[in-house]
Amino acid sequence: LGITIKDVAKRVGVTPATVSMVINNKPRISEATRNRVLEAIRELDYYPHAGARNLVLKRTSTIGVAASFFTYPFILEILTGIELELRQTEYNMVLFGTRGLAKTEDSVIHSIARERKVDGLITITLDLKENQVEDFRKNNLSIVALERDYKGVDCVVVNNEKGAFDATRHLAQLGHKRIGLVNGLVGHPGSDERQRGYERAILESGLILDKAYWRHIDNFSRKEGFEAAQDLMSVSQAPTAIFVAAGDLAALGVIQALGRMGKRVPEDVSVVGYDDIPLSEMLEPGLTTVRQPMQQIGAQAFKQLLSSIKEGTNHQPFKMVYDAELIVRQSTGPCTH
Amino acid sequence: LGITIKDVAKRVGVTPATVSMVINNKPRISEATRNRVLEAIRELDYYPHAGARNLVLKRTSTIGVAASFFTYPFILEILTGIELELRQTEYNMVLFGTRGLAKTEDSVIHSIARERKVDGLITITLDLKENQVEDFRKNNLSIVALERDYKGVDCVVVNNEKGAFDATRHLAQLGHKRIGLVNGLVGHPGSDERQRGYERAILESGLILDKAYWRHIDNFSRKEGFEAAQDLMSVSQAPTAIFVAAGDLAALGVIQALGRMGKRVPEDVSVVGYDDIPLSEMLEPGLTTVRQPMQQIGAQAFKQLLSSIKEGTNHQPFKMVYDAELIVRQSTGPCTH
DNA sequence: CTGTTAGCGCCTTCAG
DNA sequence: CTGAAGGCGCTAACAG
Repeated sequence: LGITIKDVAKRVGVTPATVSMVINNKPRISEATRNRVLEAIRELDYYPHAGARNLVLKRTSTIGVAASFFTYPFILEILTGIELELRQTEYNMVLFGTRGLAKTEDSVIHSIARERKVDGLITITLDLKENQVEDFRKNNLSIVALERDYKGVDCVVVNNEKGAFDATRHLAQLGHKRIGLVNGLVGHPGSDERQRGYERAILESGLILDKAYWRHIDNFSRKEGFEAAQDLMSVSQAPTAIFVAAGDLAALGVIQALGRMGKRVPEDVSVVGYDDIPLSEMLEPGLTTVRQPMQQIGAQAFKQLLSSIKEGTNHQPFKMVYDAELIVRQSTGPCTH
Repeated sequence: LGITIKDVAKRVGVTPATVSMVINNKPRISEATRNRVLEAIRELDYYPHAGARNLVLKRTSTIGVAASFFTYPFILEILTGIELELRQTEYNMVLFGTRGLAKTEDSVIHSIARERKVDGLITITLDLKENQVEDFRKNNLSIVALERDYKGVDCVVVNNEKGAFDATRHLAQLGHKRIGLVNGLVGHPGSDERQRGYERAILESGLILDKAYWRHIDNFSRKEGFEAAQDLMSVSQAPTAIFVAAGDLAALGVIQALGRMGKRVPEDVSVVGYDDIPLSEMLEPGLTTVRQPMQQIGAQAFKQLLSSIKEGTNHQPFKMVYDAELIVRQSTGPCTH
């Protein structure tokens, strides 16, 4: 029950080593024995034991993908991109969900590094600590960070500053003067970049920065977006447009809150989202948003990880920056006030 | 670079065997040496090499999850349920996406069975062939099928017949006489069950079955739902209600098509979906739909797989049936015709 | 061209 | 209570 290389060897009358060489296409095997081995393999329906092979080869043919949650569409799209590339190789992927808990994240990352269950790791929107990066380096494990730019770590990121700038300028060009912002928490790398893009666009458009129009949310959820919009629209001189830098799901919440308040999109208030998740084009009105090339990011990350695994972890840190692209749909229109 | 059990042993002045016993909490070790070993482990920050351990223990501590696509929300929710349980254990999970291609599905399943990279497999909405099941059995690998009921295979399913019945009867009770059906392809187990539930409700409500009101789609996608609705509403005596048994995403497509045609939901046409994906309650109007307890299904599947792995594959086939539950929201209303 | 030997890192007898 | 020996299934060197 579970046939091994020995069984094959015995059947053909050679040693396991010979069979091994046939399997791995090593040259110095005569056609004759090669064929006999191949035949025996077929007859016995033999498959090499992946684990045993990995042990001696000192690799696992597995990569890890770590993220806080895998249910957010943005993460899923990246996952899809990874999988598309992965499928071309002999690699498998195992998922590590940290559930947003710092503790589990710490222990998860640490045990990944030490138990050597994977050859490399892709992190998505995860805040690595210095010593965690060090853990990986010590163990010669490759790592690629997505949406985060650590010094000395390979990464694939999006130009968030430009994406946010384009979105905000788009609203300004439509004549909006009071442009609200729903963003992630202050201090988070991606959020801060988007904040800068927003501010630059506001200033370059000759408008004034007003914190009263800014809201910060934690989980990029629809619910938070809903609440932020309610809050935002209750200030005197409410905004006529809202840039929801905290993702399309939150933007959906904003739109729903506006609807609940009797405001129409885009006639009364324009809304721009961020990410361009599949849902966004399904909505009515279609959501104007900043597209991140998520599948490409995932695919690129995997390619980079692979080459890092092959070439070892002592290479120049690799950094790939993708441009975010403004996709104009029906949720934005000229200012009517 | 990569410290092993030997390093620990050497440091303490014992043999690897002793260290191994400490790690695995075997009894016959004196407190004194146990503590010294434990301390050395901490000092050296030693972690057992998962692969090596698995090799000798003849297990992988990994389960596989196979599905055609992981981007469909329904599948994701199940995945979340699995992960919730998995996290309590030492198991990891690796994903196998078959992309809906019969060929890749075949080879993927076969190699999973033979390379023994996993201790067991959960399949989601996958059509296993007789010989594939046999492959697993031969290798003593556990398997749990979700949304499919194979003889001799553990499974977790939903009572689709009842779910579809409830949904259809709900529409009939609202006074609808012409109730359209958008379902999966004929011959697929789940779709056929839903078809039966629909037909039974129609007949028990004193209505008549009319194939002109049925459409069948392949991928449960929004796009297909959109097209099906356009098609369905163009027949003479168009339906006043549509039961979209082919999932909530397709139901969204139906609603959008209706909107494009100037029909209002639920005033002109009522719509019921299937699954209750997270999106469904976010929509306006909220989607009336048949909820499948997806996370529970996933969690239950994992528990069952675990016990099957422990107890061996020679047990009475386990079968768990969950009830689907009708969730009434705002997309259904009384017939006004 | 093929067999022999050794070892990947760990665990489980079996002695002592 | 602990050390020694053997082996999980495979591959890489070195002989022959």
